[in-house]
Amino acid sequence: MPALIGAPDPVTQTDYPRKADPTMQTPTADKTTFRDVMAEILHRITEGPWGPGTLLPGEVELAEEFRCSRTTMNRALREVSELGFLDRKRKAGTRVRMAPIRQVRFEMPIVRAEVEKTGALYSYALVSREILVAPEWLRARMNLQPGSQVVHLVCLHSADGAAFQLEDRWINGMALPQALSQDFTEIGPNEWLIATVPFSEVEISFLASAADAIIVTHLDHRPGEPVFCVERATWWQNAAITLVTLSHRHGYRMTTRY
Amino acid sequence: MPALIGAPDPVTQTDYPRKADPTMQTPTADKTTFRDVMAEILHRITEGPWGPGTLLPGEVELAEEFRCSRTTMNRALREVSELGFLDRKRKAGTRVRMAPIRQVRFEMPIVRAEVEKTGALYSYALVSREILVAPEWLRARMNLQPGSQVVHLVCLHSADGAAFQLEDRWINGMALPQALSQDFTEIGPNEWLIATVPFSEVEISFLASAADAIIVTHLDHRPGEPVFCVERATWWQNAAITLVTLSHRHGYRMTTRY
DNA sequence: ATGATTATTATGTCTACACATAAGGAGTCG
DNA sequence: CGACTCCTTATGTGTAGACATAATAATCAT
Repeated sequence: MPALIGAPDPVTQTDYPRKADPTMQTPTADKTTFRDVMAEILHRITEGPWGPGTLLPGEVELAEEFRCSRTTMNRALREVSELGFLDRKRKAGTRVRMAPIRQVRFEMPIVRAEVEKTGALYSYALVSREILVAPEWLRARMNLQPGSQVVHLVCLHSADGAAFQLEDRWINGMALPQALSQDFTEIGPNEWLIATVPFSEVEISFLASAADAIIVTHLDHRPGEPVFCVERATWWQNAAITLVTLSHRHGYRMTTRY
Repeated sequence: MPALIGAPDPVTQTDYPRKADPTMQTPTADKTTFRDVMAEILHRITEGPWGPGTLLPGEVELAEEFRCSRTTMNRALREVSELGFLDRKRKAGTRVRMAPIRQVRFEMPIVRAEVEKTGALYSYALVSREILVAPEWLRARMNLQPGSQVVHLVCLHSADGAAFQLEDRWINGMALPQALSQDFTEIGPNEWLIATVPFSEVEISFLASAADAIIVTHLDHRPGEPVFCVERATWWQNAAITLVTLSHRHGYRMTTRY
């Protein structure tokens, strides 16, 4: 077994190496909980001997070294792997990824929550509502039958009275007949949909687009100015439910840290 | 609880609403693997009796119903919870989230891999390289000492000869002295950094910005046109490593589906 | 009534063991 | 030499049982 930095000799261990108190880091290798094990593994990857490409010892061996069960070690390795640092294959073993960050996770905030988190007062307004036969591009995008009725809504979400996000939404009237008779003056379509219909599949895109007339009008942009947009389409049992484009106010950025 | 459209009246449910399995033999609940259990739980949430806000039975009870161990049920519930559908608290129990989708996961693609995935030929070019004292805004952004030397690079990533992504990168020369003497003509700074230095913390932002002179020159944009940008800052042991802005070609969108 | 203490309970996690499964590698055969 | 089999091995996952912990609910004291 190779010498391992950061893992002092476990000989001094008691039978049940519990983490004693929050303030002290144990001088011995008490890595009992899978969280502790995870931390140590991450440590070894980011600052220790396990550089990119390293093949780790097997679960049993690691479990012995950390004095935990293989189950616990498995859990720890699995979670670190889900964080994107490790690559695991049966037989082949566990290997440190060459490019550690593969996936980014972030919260898809509900507008209301996002606004209120900043301490601002959230307000909602329906800009326009119309029922019409789905135009060609929409039929293609949502895979609708010819002649399908759809609801087209434009809504404005504001923070302390200042425009924050413009919502341009299409709802499939064939899949959700109730939407045709719903006026969205009080409750926003997002919250209504969440409470009304489940979904099984979602596609989300982020993109930059140029401010068009309606965005200029409502979001205080100049024509052609860049707008950060989120486009989201949802399905339920292979039937399209809704397609929405959320255009954000100038300067908005979506950030995540980890 | 509000009436839920698309959620059939639970009264009509049998005791064990199994989804009919092609090879199904037992009429009772054989959900042995945690994946099967997950699938059934998701099914009940999205299309079954467990609408938003529902309080689920306890783990033991569910384990009995599904005829699996509590360990397996726990795993299934935990994973569904991690998908963002359930909210779990000790003593309080497991509850279906009101707003099911809270988190979005994205693959953060390495440029080379992203380009090559489309079948195009990837190529890299160094546009400019300079070593200078960090300007004020950068010092503030990366929390650098006054007078810190930094490397400023501009690189172009292309697909089949057409500009795909422009990389504008700053590297902290104090934390990475090797960067000062590295010429990045052959190997891109991203791949070099990945192979050279680990990191402990990352901040990623997505935003839309207007094409400036350098983007116009290299990315075939018109001045002021919207550009989709990813900004990423990384630290290692509280020292800033690098700050990079990746500007994408016109029409680029970052998409995920699940 | 109200604040503090204790009991209860559902989830969180550890252990030890067993079997399943995928995939690398050795050996075999044409 | 190449294609095929079979064996080995590391991870994947299931079970039962135990204790830990957080948070609610009930009880008690003021």
